[in-house]
Amino acid sequence: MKKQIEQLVAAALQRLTQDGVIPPEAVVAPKIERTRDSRHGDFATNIAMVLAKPARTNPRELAQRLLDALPSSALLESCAIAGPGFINFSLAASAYHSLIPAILEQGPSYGRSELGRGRRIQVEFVSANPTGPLHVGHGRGAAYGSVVADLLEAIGFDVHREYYVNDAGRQMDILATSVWLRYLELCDETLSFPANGYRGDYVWDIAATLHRDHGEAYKQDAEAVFQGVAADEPDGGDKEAHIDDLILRAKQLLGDNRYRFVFELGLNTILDDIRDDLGLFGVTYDEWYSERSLTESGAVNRAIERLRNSGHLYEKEGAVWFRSTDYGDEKDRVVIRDNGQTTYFASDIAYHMDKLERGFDRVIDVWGADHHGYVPRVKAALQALGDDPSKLDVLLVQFAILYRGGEKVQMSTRSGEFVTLRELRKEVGADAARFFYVMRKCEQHMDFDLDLAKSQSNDNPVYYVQYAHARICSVFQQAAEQGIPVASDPSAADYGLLSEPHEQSLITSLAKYPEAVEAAALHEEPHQLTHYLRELANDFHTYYNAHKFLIEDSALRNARVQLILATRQVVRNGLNLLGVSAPEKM
RNA sequence: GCCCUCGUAGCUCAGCAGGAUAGAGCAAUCGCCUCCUAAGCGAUAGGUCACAGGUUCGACUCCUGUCGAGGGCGCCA
Repeated sequence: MKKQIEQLVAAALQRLTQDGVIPPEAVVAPKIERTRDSRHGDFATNIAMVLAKPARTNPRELAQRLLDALPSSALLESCAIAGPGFINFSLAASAYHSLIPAILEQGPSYGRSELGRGRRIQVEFVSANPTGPLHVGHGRGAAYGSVVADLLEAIGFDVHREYYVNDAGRQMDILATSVWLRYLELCDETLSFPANGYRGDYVWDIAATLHRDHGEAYKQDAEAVFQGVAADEPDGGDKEAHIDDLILRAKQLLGDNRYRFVFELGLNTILDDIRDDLGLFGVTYDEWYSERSLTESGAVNRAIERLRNSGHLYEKEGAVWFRSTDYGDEKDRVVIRDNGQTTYFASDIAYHMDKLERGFDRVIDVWGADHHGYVPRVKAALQALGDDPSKLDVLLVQFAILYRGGEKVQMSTRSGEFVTLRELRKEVGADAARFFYVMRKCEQHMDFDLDLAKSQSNDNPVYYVQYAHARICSVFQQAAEQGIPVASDPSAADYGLLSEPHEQSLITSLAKYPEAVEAAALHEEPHQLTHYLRELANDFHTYYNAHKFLIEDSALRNARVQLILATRQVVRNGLNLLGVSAPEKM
């Protein structure tokens, strides 16, 4: 509908340009907006105020000339000039009436569009290190990323969902060593667990698997393991040096193959857990992209060579640095350490280079807000590689703070005392968790009220929307039980009978759905969809309370029944995009 | 110290990316079930949009500064 009005106004603008009223260079695409107040009609444009100055006239006069030049259309009931120079459009009733059968005919595809057709977007999200189970912080990124991906797909983009697996690097070595030390303890060795090791119960579980399946094949004397290792923090030493030495000892004592085995066991166990966890949360990927594969395929070296050949690298203090300050970063960054190992950043350069080489038109990274300092250096790298950094959009997701009983839930990764996504799912359910996560703008710090998410009451916005769906289903249940005939042909009903204000505002809300989906997708703002759904549900609940649908008058009944069927379809489509179920009964 | 995000009703948040009289939900008060699910609906009350400047026909929205909250500033990942 909006599109059609845009075309009408554009045609009027073209005529005025030809007539010399508006200088051609001043013409911009007219912006048509929904009015906030229904007294201003359905749509409005501020184009006359925007163009008044270049046209050397006043806004209201220009608005009048635009109206005179506007092609006639069956869509419009009336047009009027208002306020400082707005042009308000009121739609003809028939424009809305044809919407109901259109929605029912399109079904699940109502609201989808072809806007992004032919363009490929990659969305990378979560990508948590596989060193432990996902916690509630990752949950927000998971819900947000998956809904953004679904939204972009809904408006026609070819979307590729990806999880970057950090299966290389020091953190993974710390995990492997932690598992091995716990395993030694299961072999009745006595040792003091490193301050910087991973302490969660899941580490014990992996160690127990190793012990159960392989007995003492990986056992070493604990005293020998700790021989010559730098002191740990509690003993007045450096915890980093301590754990690094332990990793070294693990590699020496176990040898390459056995160390590798422990490493892989830890990695695969946790990755399986993450995959399973996300799956139950309604999050799936097209690809799990291994960091290690970047080294193995030579992509890391290739990226470094490209930077070196284009003169963006230099050596200092035994390390190789990337001059990211040339592209606005605060300081230069190391890509190869003095020990010859490439840094995580080097992998990330290669990964983003690879993303663009794979031919995506746009690449979206969803990161935790704590990584925001990382954005300039990645963009700098793309620019230095001669790629277009504007193809990369980094969306930062703020942390969620959990509240239970009005109290902040304390979390600490170190001690292993954090709330996992799995626990959250079990406590509040996947539907409520997803809805709550995307209810807020992603850059907004979020207070996640566990009690509210759990509560089966009118306070809970998830149930509010789902209840609208269940209520409609219930009406049809009633109709069947009472033997009330329900017409099955949407095009046969007389929608002119839907003259109640409640009906008109409900139909208007249904018409807004495609606009809500498009806006939410283009701005990567799922919360726009949750707000829309809440409003739609409100319109329905109000209507439900004011009027009965299963009435004697069969003509009016049929029209109303089609209207709430269309409403059910839109609620279902919207919830589906959010990855939230649409229950038939509650 | 430098950088990023945020600051709107008692609380949690929107505000259609510069537009018309700043809106919801919760909490508060008052109403509505012999009637398709009351997990619902209606009404009342609640605001110096943190503060101060600036940009223009117009600013909650853009710019600068101040104050406040959170986060980031490793040859960690």
